[in-house]
Amino acid sequence: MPSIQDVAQLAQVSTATASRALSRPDMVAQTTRERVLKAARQLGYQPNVLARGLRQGETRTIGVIVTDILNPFHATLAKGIQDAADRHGYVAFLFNSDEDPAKERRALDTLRGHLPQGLILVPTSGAREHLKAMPDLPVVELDRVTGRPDATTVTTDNTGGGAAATRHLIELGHTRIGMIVGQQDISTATERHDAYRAALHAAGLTYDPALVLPGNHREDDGYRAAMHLLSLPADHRPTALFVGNNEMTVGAVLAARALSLRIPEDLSIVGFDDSRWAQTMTPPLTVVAQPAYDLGVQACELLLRRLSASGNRTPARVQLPTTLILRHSTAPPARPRSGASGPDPSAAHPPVTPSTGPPRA
Amino acid sequence: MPSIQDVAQLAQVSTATASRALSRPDMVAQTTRERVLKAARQLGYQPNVLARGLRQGETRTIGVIVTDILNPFHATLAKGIQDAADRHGYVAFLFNSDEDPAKERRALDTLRGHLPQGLILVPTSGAREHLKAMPDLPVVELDRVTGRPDATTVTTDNTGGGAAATRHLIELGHTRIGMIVGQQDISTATERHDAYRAALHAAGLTYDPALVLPGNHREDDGYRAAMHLLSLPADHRPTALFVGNNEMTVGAVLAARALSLRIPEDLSIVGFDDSRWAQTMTPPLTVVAQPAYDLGVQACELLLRRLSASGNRTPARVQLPTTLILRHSTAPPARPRSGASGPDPSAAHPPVTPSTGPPRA
DNA sequence: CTGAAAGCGCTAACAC
DNA sequence: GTGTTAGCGCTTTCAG
Repeated sequence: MPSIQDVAQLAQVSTATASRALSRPDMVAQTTRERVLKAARQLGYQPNVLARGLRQGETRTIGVIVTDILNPFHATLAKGIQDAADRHGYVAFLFNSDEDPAKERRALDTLRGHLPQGLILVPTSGAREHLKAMPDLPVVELDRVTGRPDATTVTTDNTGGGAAATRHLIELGHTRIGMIVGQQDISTATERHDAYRAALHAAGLTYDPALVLPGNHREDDGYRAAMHLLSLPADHRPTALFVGNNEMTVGAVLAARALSLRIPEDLSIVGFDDSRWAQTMTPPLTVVAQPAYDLGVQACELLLRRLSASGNRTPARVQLPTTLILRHSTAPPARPRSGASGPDPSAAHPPVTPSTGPPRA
Repeated sequence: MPSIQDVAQLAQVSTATASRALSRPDMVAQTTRERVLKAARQLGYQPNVLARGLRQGETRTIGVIVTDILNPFHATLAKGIQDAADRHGYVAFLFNSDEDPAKERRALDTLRGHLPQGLILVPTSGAREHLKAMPDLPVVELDRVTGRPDATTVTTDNTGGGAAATRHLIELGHTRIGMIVGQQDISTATERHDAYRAALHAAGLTYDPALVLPGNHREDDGYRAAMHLLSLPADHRPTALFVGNNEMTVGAVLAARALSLRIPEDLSIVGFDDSRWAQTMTPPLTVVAQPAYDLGVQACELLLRRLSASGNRTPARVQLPTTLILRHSTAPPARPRSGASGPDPSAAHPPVTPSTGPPRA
């Protein structure tokens, strides 16, 4: 790799001038500037960011930790962040915590050694503790929230989304609405759960803890929880399910299939977070959609604004709206006549908004 | 951030000793070592990798460029790489080219400034040219291949996979088998295409260029191509489709649905690359599966082996097998009686291997 | 076994 | 406008 020395030598100037020509073009005479740029091009010069970062204390680098890069929601967050960072000349280092606080801890330590100028974090339950060790690092909490008092956060309206999903099911006539909910030490899970409970109460329905099962955000957690709920005796079994994240929703659908329950005739399902899978499964799934890409972009923009000295007074909390997208996985409950759970011909499709046209771009 | 100076001072030693105590424990007396380690722990010392990398010329960093992080196949490659790198104490910097040679070029330049010790690249068509500019960087080409003579590559057996898929359709009795194929400047696309053609010839069927349409690996390319092929007059329309990658397969399935063609009664489909979507769609999709995670791991292991001086003579090309997974998207063609494409009761499910049990772990 | 000192590539004072 | 020089944090000779 050619160094700036090589460039300077070829251009017959000092390294200082070469450096200025490349980074502060207006501090150098037109002709020398051109000579330096030509030399740089000729050598394929690429500044060594290690040296530059070491010297300036500015790496133009941000760290990103998501909990599961294989989850399309997180992959989309990451893409939004990287695209935004790129537009501003920053590079984003992406790490995975796999929902594991210990891995998150290690990722943070590794990251720290690379002197990122800021961090965008989808926190695990351990994050609050971990972040104490790095009090000077500007952090944006994304999607979930640690509860640190002065945190900068970019989230979605989980409360509104949870309420909309639950109300939708209530309006269809469901009274036994089960919920599969994420870990209760994760903010999104509790918010969605609380909204569900509040919506039930508001409608005069009782909240039945037996119909609420936790899972650790993975597909098989959803599968197991749904299996349990759907195996309850017919007069206890929920006629509708609100599932607290996208991966668990897949599991819940597969469980319903394994039990030969038809969706929506025998069971209505509303998922959280939209995805191609939700759009194209049979039947297309009613979901609470989140603007994942935009969440990533906003988190990055917000972080970079905070990094620039000028933007000292930037908003501390951004919240993006959710949208309930009605498709075909919800319907009024089958009227239980004999107490058996057979199909009920009176079950009808709910009104739907358009949703499964030609593929997205 | 505390520096090694701070540690040295607290431990009452020189920075040299502190450095040795941390990186070469056996070069330092037991007691001093303990003193240094304690000081380091106490201060939360984290080595500055910029300074270290600058000094040693070794960053313990590798670059990774995939073409589409939102594609689960690529996300899985990336995860395999990162997990493997992590096990060896390396960190992987992940970039996206979005199938765009210009973006790939920029990613390479950015990466180069970070002095990665090696690169794992899913190349675009521009890669061969781009890599000329960095002849000293050890590169592993992953999934696809640039065709550079001495390249180190980790790929799957596209030829075997393409042949198996095509033969499967032929054995079911299909004679008009369409193919939606990737860009012909991408090695995986040409290999799969060649295998398809060879399998047709081997079975005495003629290769009909009108039944082969290219796409740029995205869902909507598959949609458009399938729309075109499936809108051909009934006696020209293919009764089966072999689709050359996972995203385009989604598009093809949606096109079939849009045209109200039943799968597999009216149309058999075999996709390339397995995914949760393929497993859980209706009907479950017959696919040529690739070991994506393992591809990533192998690429990383291979690269790191090449980096260690000892492993000078490591294999240059690794190829992993593909597996044809029979599910329910293929069946014998409907016997064309009146020339109309109505359903044929003689269409039957093919024998299948187990495929859609409870969710994966 | 430990310390002093040089130097990785770069930029920012500070001179001229 | 340009050159000289120091120093970012670290590791590694080279002495002792």
